[in-house]
Amino acid sequence: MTIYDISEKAGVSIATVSRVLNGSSNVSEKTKKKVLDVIRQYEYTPNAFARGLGLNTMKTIGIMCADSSDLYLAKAISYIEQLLRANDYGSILCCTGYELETKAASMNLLITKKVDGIILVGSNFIYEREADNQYVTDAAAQVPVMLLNAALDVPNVYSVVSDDFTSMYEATLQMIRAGVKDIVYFYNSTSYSGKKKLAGYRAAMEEKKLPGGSLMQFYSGSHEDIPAMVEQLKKLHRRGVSFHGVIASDDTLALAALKYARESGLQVPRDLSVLGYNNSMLAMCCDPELTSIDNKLETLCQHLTTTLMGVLGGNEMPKKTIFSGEIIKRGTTR
Amino acid sequence: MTIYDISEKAGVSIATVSRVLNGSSNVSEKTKKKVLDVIRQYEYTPNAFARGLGLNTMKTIGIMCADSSDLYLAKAISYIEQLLRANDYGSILCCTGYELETKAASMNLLITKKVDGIILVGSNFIYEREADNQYVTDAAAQVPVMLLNAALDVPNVYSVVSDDFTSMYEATLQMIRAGVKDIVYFYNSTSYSGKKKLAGYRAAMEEKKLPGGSLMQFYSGSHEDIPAMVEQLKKLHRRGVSFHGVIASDDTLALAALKYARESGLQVPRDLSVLGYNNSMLAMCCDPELTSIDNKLETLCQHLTTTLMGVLGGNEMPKKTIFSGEIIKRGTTR
DNA sequence: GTGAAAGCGCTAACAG
DNA sequence: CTGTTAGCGCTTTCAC
Repeated sequence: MTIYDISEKAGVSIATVSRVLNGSSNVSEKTKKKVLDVIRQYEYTPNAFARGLGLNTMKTIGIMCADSSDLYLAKAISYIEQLLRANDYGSILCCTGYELETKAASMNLLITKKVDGIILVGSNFIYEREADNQYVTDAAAQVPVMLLNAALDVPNVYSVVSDDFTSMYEATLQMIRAGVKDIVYFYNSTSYSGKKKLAGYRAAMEEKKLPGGSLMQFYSGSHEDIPAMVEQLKKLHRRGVSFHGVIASDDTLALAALKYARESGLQVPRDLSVLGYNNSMLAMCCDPELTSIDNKLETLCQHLTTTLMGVLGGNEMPKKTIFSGEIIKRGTTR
Repeated sequence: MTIYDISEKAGVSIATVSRVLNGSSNVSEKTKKKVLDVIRQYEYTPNAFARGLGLNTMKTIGIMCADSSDLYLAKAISYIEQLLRANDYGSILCCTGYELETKAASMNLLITKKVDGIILVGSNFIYEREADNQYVTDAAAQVPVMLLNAALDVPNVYSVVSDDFTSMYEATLQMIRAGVKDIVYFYNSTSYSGKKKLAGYRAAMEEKKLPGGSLMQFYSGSHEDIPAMVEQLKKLHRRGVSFHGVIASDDTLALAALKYARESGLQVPRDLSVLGYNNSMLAMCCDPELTSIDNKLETLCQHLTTTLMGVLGGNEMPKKTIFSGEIIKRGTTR
């Protein structure tokens, strides 16, 4: 069933059918109804490929994320996909893994598929070295690129971020003020937002003239391997480093700290204070429940989508938007 | 840059360019190289829409899931997307929510977008009432439909499931044999696999002549609201129902049971045995670690993808495949 | 081996 | 208001 069939059965030209299909105004009510009736009768839907060829768009956005099974990224994808669909855009998903090479390859793939825009979900897409971000700049030469939780100042790239520096700074300060000594910073990412968080922690520690050094613990294992995270804290303890607080760069690491405490017979928060990040569902599944930083993911996603729609609509849009986070106090901190 | 430009610069016809692009055999090495050189020089990539129009496919699969931020579904999506991409297929994601109406709408949307196949991730897409599955049957009239963790016996629908009945049956039996009295079944889904699991529990209980009744606890709240789940167990206890075991239909519910135990001063597994389902990352994040049933998600996804590729390749493929689960013993059961 | 030409199904400019 | 027609960029017969 093509537009020709419909036009024939309705006794009009294909142009008219096309007009009613696209809601063009210049069609009389009568012919419109006639055409619509035929369309409904035969359950006709226009061929998306032909349409795409003519309009040079199929109204789809490419969504890239390192790993869609990561709790936080998955949530973001879920929000974004729904928002896009509400705006009549489809989503092509690409789980890229964490290597630069595969990220760049996925990017090219999406451009090949002629998406209207690309959303990079998660801060791990932006690297420290300028050259490593070239793939983003290149892509932005073709289609608008949106960054969630990362920023890059090049043309046609739009960034929506949470103010991770300030959140972490405030949280660290708060823990210091509560009298917690020797606060470990436990992190697993040196991405854009990873660096911001670390910087927030360091700024607070330095402000209070507290030593950093071995208190900054970088975990490089699998994002899901909690026992390995626990082991790293145990090893730290065995090395003679004493600590009474753990500020983690995400909830999973914080959960590991909690588990470390339990296995070591430490009371939380009496002997060990623990702070998470993301305020994910994980924060509620432990006991005591996890104090965590809410970085307003839904708000970020909403803003990101709105901005993208604006850009696609040819409007001038803000290149970078920053939202504040919020510390959600629960049972793992004093 | 179009195929015409390339053909011109290479001094051949567009047909020849098309041939080398599609790896057709009937091209001399010499012209092939000549064309390839020009293509590389200008970084030409064929227009996907035009290609789609000509071939009537853009090599994309629609992936539907109720909620891509669900831990289990997210994992499945991640596996599937990567497997599809390895097979040169792209993925259009659709988070449908849990209502029949929105599921059917998403299905139509995907068909409109002319995907080559549709994968329904999660058992919640198949309903008890025959009529409620009509949307699947309808879709299958257009493109092959793959079911992950659900089954439906209609043409062009292929099912890949874990043997949830047996897994749950064995696990329940095992707990009974361990001497645990009054085992609650804590579940939140009456979907295809939800029913299988429940049936497994009931079969084991009946076999041992144990009462069911109020021990079967259906939780109908949000999938992420652990406090609400805990509250339901507390309420059950307050109602005077005593229980010493909880078999949960997923790890989140099991975690809630664990939390209930802690808040009630119960020792696990001494006073309360807990069994989860899915063997997700959640199983490792608590203390003691959760005994859980591994339903071999990765294997299921692999098989599902292979089957889909086979179907798309025009081969005869098994309509339904069943894999066995495995009980992963950890610290929450004796 | 290679080229010419007929679609694929739709949109949009143009003419009436 | 409606119809005619020229593309959009590619694949694929069918000749040569």
